[in-house]
Amino acid sequence: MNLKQLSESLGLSQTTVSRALNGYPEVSEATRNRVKLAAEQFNYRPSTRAKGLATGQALAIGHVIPVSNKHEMVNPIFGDFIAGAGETYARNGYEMILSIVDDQDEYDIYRGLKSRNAVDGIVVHGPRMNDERIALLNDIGLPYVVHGRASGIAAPYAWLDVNNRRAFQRAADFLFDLGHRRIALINGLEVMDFAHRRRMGYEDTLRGNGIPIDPSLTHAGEMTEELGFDKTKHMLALPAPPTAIMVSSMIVALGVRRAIEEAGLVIGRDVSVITHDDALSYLRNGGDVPIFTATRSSVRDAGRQLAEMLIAQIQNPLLAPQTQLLEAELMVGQSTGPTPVT
Amino acid sequence: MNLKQLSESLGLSQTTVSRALNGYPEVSEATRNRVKLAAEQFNYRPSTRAKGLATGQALAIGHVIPVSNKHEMVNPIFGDFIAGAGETYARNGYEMILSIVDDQDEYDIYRGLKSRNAVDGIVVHGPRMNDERIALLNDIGLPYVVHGRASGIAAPYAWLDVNNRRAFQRAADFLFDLGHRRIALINGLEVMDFAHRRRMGYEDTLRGNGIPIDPSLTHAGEMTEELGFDKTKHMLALPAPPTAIMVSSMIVALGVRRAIEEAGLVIGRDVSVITHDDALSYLRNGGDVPIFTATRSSVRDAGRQLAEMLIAQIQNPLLAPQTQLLEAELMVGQSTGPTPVT
DNA sequence: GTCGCAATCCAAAGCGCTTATGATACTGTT
DNA sequence: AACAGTATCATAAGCGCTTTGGATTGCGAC
Repeated sequence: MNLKQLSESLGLSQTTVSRALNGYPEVSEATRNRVKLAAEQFNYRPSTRAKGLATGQALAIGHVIPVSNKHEMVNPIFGDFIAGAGETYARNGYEMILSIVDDQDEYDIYRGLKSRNAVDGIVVHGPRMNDERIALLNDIGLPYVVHGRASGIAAPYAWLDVNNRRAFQRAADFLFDLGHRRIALINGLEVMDFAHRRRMGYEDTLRGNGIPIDPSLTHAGEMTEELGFDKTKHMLALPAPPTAIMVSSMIVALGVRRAIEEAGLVIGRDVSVITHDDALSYLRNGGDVPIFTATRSSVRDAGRQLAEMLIAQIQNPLLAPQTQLLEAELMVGQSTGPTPVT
Repeated sequence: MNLKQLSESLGLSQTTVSRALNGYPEVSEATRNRVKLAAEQFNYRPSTRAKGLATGQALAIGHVIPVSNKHEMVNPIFGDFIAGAGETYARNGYEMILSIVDDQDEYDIYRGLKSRNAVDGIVVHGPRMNDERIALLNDIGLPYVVHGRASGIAAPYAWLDVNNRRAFQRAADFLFDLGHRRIALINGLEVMDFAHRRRMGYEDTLRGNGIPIDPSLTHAGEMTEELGFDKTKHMLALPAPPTAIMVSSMIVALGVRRAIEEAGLVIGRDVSVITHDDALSYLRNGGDVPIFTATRSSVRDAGRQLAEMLIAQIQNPLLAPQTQLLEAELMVGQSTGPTPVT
């Protein structure tokens, strides 16, 4: 069923039917109702494609997901983030189109989306330090919002980020106050901006308290369970092992726990652990009493809010780039305790 | 840059340019090259929307992701599956459009996608037993492939599934051969078809060996780490605890491990564990020697193959519904061993 | 020369929608 | 009775592409 057929079946012109359905005032309420009823009955929905052609809008938003070709790694955050954003899109009549892209082809994809008029705006995932994508996107002239930030980029751009630096600073403070001095860090790849900021926060606290940064206690890598296990195992075997470990994600923290327990130690007593918790739906950090002490910030909420920012941007292109900084809460769980006495 | 502008700048008609770019034979190679060069230079790409309107194709495939509104749970598999499918789409010039949907609204979404002509086909995620969606989709007349199957549906339909029953049967056999007799099962929600089949496999082996099904040893729930922990903790406290546990996913298995270790037991010695492993990129099951003995089947591969099936279906609508059954490999790791002697 | 036939290219219609511009009928005013 | 003003609906152009049905040219064959 298309507009033409619908209008014919009603004995009205396409114009009138279109206007009736889109809420224009030059149609009497009586006919509007008649039209709406018929549309319902015939299950008529305007073709997005035709509508888009006519209006110049795509009514779609692109998510470009970089998949590092080295490790074929998909960020586990992704599902929940998308779920949050998708909610907002659905409510606002936008579609979400997804491109899984080798990180090298990203620029091409952006240009393609723009020149094919496939989307009204895009969400940039996984920003790295000095990320060149931002300049490129400014060049292309497609509205976008970055999930995260890119240190080293001077130009203003729209972003939504967790205050990673502050979160890790607070976490380190918390450990310091418990008496810990040998605090380790198992971070995400530090070309990623969020990981870089977390390290900054970590270093802020250590430096602020006169603790030198010990390279044998700071590690970074793709955030897998394995990473947590390997690095922790290695560090626990050091002559002076850490008494506390800060970890960049729950998944990694699970590996950390495995290594600690395999070493016959007790988490929260022999070794304290704080992790960042993205509040993923399938990895809840316990119930009332969190298993892990964690800096917590829901990535699903982030998705919701970011989508709203982007839609606002699209609907009002003159808007200056919006930014939003979310604070993580520090949730005290069972994985932290005072420094063990030796 | 659009077709009109491009053709004007070349001094050719839109027809010729279109034909040159789309590989039609009624264009000389000389002009074709000239056109291609210019298109490259001006970074011209045909508007998907206009192309779709003209051809009646959408060049897009829809993924409808049901999010159970109760738990707001996103299946962790999802990211990797999508990544696999996305690869195939990209190679074939299709776009992927994603709808995150409250499971109740699913039918509406399908009808919408169809009547708005938004997609050429769809992928059905998370089939349940007797899933009504299949009948609905047959009704609607939109090509689709189901990721998984739906027990109880008589009508033929296209699907790609792992042989879950056989996988769990083999896993149970393996445990049985190691001497285990009290074998527990921590399954996904058994309205989900895959979970139902896994239980069948589990029961096949037990029944086949004259072991009665003990309800206190079989559990099901949303597949979170917590589920594994809670159920395992509970079962280990039974008068006759299980000597082996079969688990439906790596995430759950991590919780199982936590409970086992918290009880002061050693995995693989005191309690054996076999899990299903979807080969998620961020949850690799160890390196050469898997941590967990597991039934393994890459969900990313499944995505790739399923996408290919769907595209074939779209390009040849007369094709009978294809089906594909993937076998999981049984990988022996460190989490299983002979029954402990008491 | 004329014709047939390839080889090239083009004009224009049409995909399903929106929207600028017009047309018509109905009010109430004077 | 004539008119402006308003409410209601229609005609037709246009969005960027594909594709049908020609049109034009060049060339060898008769």
